[in-house]
Amino acid sequence: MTRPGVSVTNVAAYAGVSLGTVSNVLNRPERVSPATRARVLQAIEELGFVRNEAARQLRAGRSRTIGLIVLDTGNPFFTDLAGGVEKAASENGLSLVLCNSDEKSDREAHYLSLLEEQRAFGILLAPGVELPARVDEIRSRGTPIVLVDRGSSRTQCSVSVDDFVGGQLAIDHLLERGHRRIAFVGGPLGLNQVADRLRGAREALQRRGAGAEDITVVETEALTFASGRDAGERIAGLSVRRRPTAVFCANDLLAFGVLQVMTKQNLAVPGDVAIVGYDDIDFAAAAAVPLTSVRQPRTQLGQTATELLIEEATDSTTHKHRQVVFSPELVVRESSARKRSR
Amino acid sequence: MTRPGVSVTNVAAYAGVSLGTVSNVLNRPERVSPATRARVLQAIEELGFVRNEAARQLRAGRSRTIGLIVLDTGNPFFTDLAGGVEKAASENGLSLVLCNSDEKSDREAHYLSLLEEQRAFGILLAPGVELPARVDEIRSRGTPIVLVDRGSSRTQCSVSVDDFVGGQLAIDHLLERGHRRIAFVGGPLGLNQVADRLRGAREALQRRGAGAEDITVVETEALTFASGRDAGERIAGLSVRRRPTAVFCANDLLAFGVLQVMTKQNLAVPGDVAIVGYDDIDFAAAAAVPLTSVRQPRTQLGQTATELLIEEATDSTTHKHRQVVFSPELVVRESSARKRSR
DNA sequence: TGACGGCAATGAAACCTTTCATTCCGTCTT
DNA sequence: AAGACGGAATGAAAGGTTTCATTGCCGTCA
Repeated sequence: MTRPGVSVTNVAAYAGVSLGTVSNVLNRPERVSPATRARVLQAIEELGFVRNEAARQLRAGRSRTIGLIVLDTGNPFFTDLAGGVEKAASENGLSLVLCNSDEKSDREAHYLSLLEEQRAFGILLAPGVELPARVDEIRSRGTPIVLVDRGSSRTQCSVSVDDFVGGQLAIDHLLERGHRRIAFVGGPLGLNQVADRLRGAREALQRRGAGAEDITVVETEALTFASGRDAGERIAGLSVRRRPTAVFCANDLLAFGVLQVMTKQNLAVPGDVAIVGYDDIDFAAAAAVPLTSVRQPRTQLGQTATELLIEEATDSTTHKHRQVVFSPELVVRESSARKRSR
Repeated sequence: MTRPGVSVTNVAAYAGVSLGTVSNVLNRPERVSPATRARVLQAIEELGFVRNEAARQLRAGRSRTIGLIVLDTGNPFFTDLAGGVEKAASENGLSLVLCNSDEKSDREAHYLSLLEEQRAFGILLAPGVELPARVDEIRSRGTPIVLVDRGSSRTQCSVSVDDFVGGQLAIDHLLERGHRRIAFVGGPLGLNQVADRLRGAREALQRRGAGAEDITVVETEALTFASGRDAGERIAGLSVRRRPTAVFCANDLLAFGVLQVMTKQNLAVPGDVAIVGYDDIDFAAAAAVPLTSVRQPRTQLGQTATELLIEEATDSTTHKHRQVVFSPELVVRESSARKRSR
């Protein structure tokens, strides 16, 4: 058990070969005669040699790790997305580092720097409220970046789901079920995903024309369970006249929060308040009242993003930036069951 | 934007100073005169210099990154635990790499190698079924390892929650509520956490003495939502005579799966079948039927583990291995509400 | 027997940063 | 005015791996 780093040099000396040969055993074993190879392997074993990745990387100029920066590791949407990334990455011999920006731009910036300094193979970024200008700088210095869960202009690759359509789907559904006083729960509104879903919602309302009030927006601090409860409190606190008959939440975690408060306050879902969520995470079907939700192809999102990233990293010269947009899909469950007419 | 790595050497040349000075600006700015410092900083800015972490690491012999290997990134228990780790880590200027072993020992081994090759600052390991022998080797070569969510002998640090007690809590509660035919859902049984919870459950039953049948064990492939559904199907398929009146699940995800199937099959929870989960993840309170669960101090688990790891990494000579064991706590909700006597 | 080809093995150079002993230079002391 | 002092800057060395041009060797062929 040798403590201070056993290096190729030590292995070489121990096996009685040159260090170049050791390297060959490690990287192109077929070029080394079986006898020598065996000797070297045994030396490696006996000395407990462990490759130094830092040195390899230094030499190679690039690491074999993809960085994925997400808004919230606690949100199943992102862990499922990460699953897709990991799958595609490991198929290509790459590893994944998962970074949690917690919707905070300073943390996002921190991780961007960290990943660039580590010469990451590439970065997958689910940006927060603002897309940092540094993204372009970083890319121009040679670290490819693909945006996930957010569309972009032609100047970069991105993979997203059409949030505008998603918002429309949700509201069309609620209108069709007879709701006229609808609230939107989500935030921060600066977040593209949130803003687009709200735009889609408004569009659907307007297209419908008269009969429906403008949507009431309940802005939240984040897209979390806790924020959902806060929003739920606010909604439950309204007088019956002003209380919406349906709530469209910008994601499922919020919806769960709202749902929990409604139940606690003895408001029936969907009887008193219908709820539609967004993402259709696995738990949606298992919620107190199974949740109607707008489904996004999470795993595929991650996989596609990774493929684009690899493409960009591999042939940076011929590579053409692409913007992939998936379509969301409405999954109807009990939380928005038809209103009894009264 | 300079493509091929701008190095300290380039910065030094551009600023008209020696490379040692650039390094000083970067690491001990107070030792450099303000004028020179400004000049160097400007050079860095203009050239778009980015530190090469690999080279720093190579020099330092150690990285500033902690690796956390968990069984399932999709399980909120582990993401909450990761949150605690990240908090403690960032307070100490360390970063976190989150690795998902997916309960597979080959993936676990892969990440162990990867982290050792990267000369990680330390490794936090939530081991799968078997604790790999390599753990000791890796530690002896200088990479500290702390076990999380699993106790250990005196030869290493570990942070865990008393699963035996947790199992007892759950079963005592169900017995007290009048249940006599109880099933245990969990697996793989080789997993320490699962085995200990089951042992605790059995112990509680035996202590109770006559009147209660032995527990029925429904083994699952993993501690996931999907596995829970499988188990639920099996339980729902039993004849009324043989069907348990209560199910104790080795974690909340399983419980959700079971719950979903029960509901779908028109079995009332807790009327026909009571359910107790484990972990008390946030969703537990929001489930179809709010879930009774055994709470674990997840965040604190992560924080404490990180502190032990840092301690071990910092003074490896005087460091004494410690085994921290937290106590679980039962949180009673509707899913185990009192049985109506009939 | 001499030349050649091919396989194996070699080892210097490069990757980039940090450290630290050393040099330089201007100022203060006596 | 000479010497001592201290702050600032220097640059060589080290850290471990990979690459690749080169050397060494042996067998084969003419």
